[in-house]
Amino acid sequence: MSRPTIGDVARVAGVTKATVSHAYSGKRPISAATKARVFAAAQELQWVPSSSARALATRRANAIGIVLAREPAILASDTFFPAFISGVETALAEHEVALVLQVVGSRTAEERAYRAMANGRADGVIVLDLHRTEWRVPFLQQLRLPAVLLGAFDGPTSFSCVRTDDAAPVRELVAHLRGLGHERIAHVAGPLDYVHSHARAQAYLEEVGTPELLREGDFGAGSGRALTAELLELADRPTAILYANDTMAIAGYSLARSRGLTVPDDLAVAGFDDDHLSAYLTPALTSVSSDPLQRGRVAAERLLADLAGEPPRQVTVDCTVLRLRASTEARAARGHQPEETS
Amino acid sequence: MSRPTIGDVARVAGVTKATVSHAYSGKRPISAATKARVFAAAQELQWVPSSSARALATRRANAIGIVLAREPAILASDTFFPAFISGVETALAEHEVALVLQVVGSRTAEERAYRAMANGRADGVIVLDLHRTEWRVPFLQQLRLPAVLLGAFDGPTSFSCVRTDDAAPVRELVAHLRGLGHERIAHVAGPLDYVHSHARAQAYLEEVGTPELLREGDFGAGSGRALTAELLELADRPTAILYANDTMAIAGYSLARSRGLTVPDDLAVAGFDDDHLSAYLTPALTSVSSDPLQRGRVAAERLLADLAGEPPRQVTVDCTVLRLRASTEARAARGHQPEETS
DNA sequence: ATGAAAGCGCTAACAT
DNA sequence: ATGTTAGCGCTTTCAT
Repeated sequence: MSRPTIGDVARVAGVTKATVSHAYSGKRPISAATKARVFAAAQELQWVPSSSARALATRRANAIGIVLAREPAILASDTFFPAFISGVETALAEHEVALVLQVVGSRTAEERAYRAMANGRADGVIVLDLHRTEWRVPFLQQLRLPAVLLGAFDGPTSFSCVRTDDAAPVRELVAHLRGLGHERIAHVAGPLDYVHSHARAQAYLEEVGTPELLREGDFGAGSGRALTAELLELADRPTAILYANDTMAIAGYSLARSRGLTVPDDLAVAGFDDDHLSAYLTPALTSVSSDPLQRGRVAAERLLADLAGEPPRQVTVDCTVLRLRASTEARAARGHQPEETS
Repeated sequence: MSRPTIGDVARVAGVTKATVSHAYSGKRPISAATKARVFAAAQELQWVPSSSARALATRRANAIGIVLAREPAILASDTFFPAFISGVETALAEHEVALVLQVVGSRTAEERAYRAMANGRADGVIVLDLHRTEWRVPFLQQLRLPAVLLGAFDGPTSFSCVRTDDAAPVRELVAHLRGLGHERIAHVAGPLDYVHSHARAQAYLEEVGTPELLREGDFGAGSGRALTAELLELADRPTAILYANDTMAIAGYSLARSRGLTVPDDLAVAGFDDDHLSAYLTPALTSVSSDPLQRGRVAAERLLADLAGEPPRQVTVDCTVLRLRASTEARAARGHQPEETS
C-alpha cells in the first residue's frame, strides 16, 4: 500500500479528481454534501496532497529560499542568524510556506544554489549580507527570481528592501560617550564591503571627523583582539572603542584587561547586535540590539506580499535599541548590579 | 520567453528528451559527441532541470527536513543550532540535496509539518531535542518517513541514531572538581524530559550519590539565576556548580559574584556546550564542547546513507572535549603550580 | 455543480 | 547508443 493519491480519494468519495481538488481549493462551488464526502474519504485514507505534484502543476513551490555564503565556522558563532530564521518562520508558518536553506562555500556553488531555487525549489529568496558591490542583485533579476534584500541597497533595483537605520545607534553611542568625557573614540568596524558595516563606519566618521582611530575587522574574535592591541599601542590611545559586533568587543576588552586596563574606567567598550550573553558579562557589555526576529518576520512577509503580486516596496524596520550597560558607565556610576533580563 | 524545458534542449541538440536526461544522469551510455551537443544546447539555453518535475517523476524531493519545535526566542539564543545546521549543510552540499527547515509552535503544527515533509517536501528528516517519551518516533514510522535521531533513543526503533556520550564529560568534571578539593558539587540540569539532560543528570547522580544538590532548569538565563540563588542560600551551600549549558552557567556565576562570591575561589563553575564567548569571559568559563558541526555532518551523512538504501545504524560520535578554564581553577593554581597535570 | 481530458517537465520502461 | 511512450499526482481548461 503506497501513499494514497487524489485519485484514490476521488474513487472512495465517488467523484472525480477535479472535484476533490476544488473541494480543497475552493476555486469552484462544490455542494456541501459532496464536500463532506470528499473530506471524509480524505480523512479515511489519510490523504495529504503531494507537494511536488502540486508544485509542478501550479509552478509554485510554496517555499522560499535563503542562500548563505558563509564559512560554517563563522555561521556557527553568529547570533543574528538563528533569531532571523525564527522570525522568517513565524511569518511563513501562517501561509504553509516552507523555508529552503542552503549554505555554500564558493561563488560557483552560490550561483548554482540560486539557479536551483529559481528552478522549482523556491518561489523567491531573501538575500542577506548585502555587499556594496552586489553581483547577486542583477543575477537574480536575470534569473527572474523574486527577492527581498535585507539592508539598504544603493543601486537601481526592482526588488523590495527591508532596511534598518544603521547610522542612528552609532551616533547615539558616540554622543553618549562624549557625554561621559571621552574624546578619543575608536571604531573597530566589520568588513567595509558590507553595506551595514560601511553605513556604521560612515556614521562614525561623520561624528568623529577623522579615520585615525578607525580599523576594519572581520567580525571574528581574533581580529577584535588584534585591532584592539593595535589601538592600545598608539601613543595617544583611545579611551573608548566601538566594535561592530559583540564578539570583537568581548575579545577586545578581554585583551585590554589582560594588559591591566580597567573597563570602563580606563577603557569604555561597546558592541553591536546584543549577544544573549552580553548582559551577563562582568562588566556587562553595552550593545545595540537590532531585533533580528522582527526583521526576519518583516522580510518574509514582504517577500510573500511580492509573490502575491503586490508591487515591491522599500520597508524600514525601526528596531535598534541601545542597551547601555556597565562597560560604558561613568566612573561614579559603578557598583551597580548587572541588569535583569526579561 | 518562459524558462526552457528539457524538450527545448532536446530540440536544439537534435536528440530526444530521454537522451538529454541520460546525458546528465549517466544512467545510460551516451556517445561523447551527443553528450557534447546536449551540454552545449543546455548551456546556450541556460537550462537547469526543474526540481519539482524531477521530484514528481522520481518520487524524490532531493531534500531533507528538520522540524524544530522551539519558541523562537529560545532558538534565538541557542548556540548549538546554527553550528549543527552548518554541519548538515556541508554534508548535503556534496550531494546537491537541500535542507527544508520548519519552526513550529504547537504539537498540531509539528505533526502537520512532518506530514508535509512526508508528502514530497523531504525524503527524510533529522529529529533533534529527543525526549524520553517520544511520540515522534512511532509517528514518523507510521508516516514511513525515514529519520535519523540525534541522541540516544531507548525505545525500539528501526531508525538510525547519532549518539554522543553525555555521561563521560560529567564524570570527568566531577572528578576534576573533587581533585581540587570540592565536596559539595551541585548540578543545574536542563529539562529532565530531554534524553541528554537526563543522561547528564544521571551521570551526576551516580558520581555524587544524592539528589540533594540537583536542580532542574530550562536552559534559560532566568532559571540559571534563580536556581543558583536557591543553591547558594542552602545552609551547607555547594562550592561548585555544574550547569547543563553555558547560558545558565553565566547567569549563575554572575549572580554569585553580585553576592560577593569570587569565582572560582568561593564557587567553581562549569557549563556545557562551549558558547563561543565562554573562553572570553572573566574568569573564562570551563565548559564541554560537543562539536555540533561534526554531529550535524554525521547525522546528515547517516540520513543520506539510509536514503541510499543502507540499513539503519547506531553511530556514536565521540566529540566531547573538556575545556578546563579559569572558572574551575584551583586556588593554589593562581600564581602557583597546579597539583595535577592533564 | 460536476465530469472528462489535457497538460506541468521530468524519468523510466520498452523498443530498436 | 538512441528513440518512443507512458506515467508521476496534481491543476485547470473545456464540456455538460
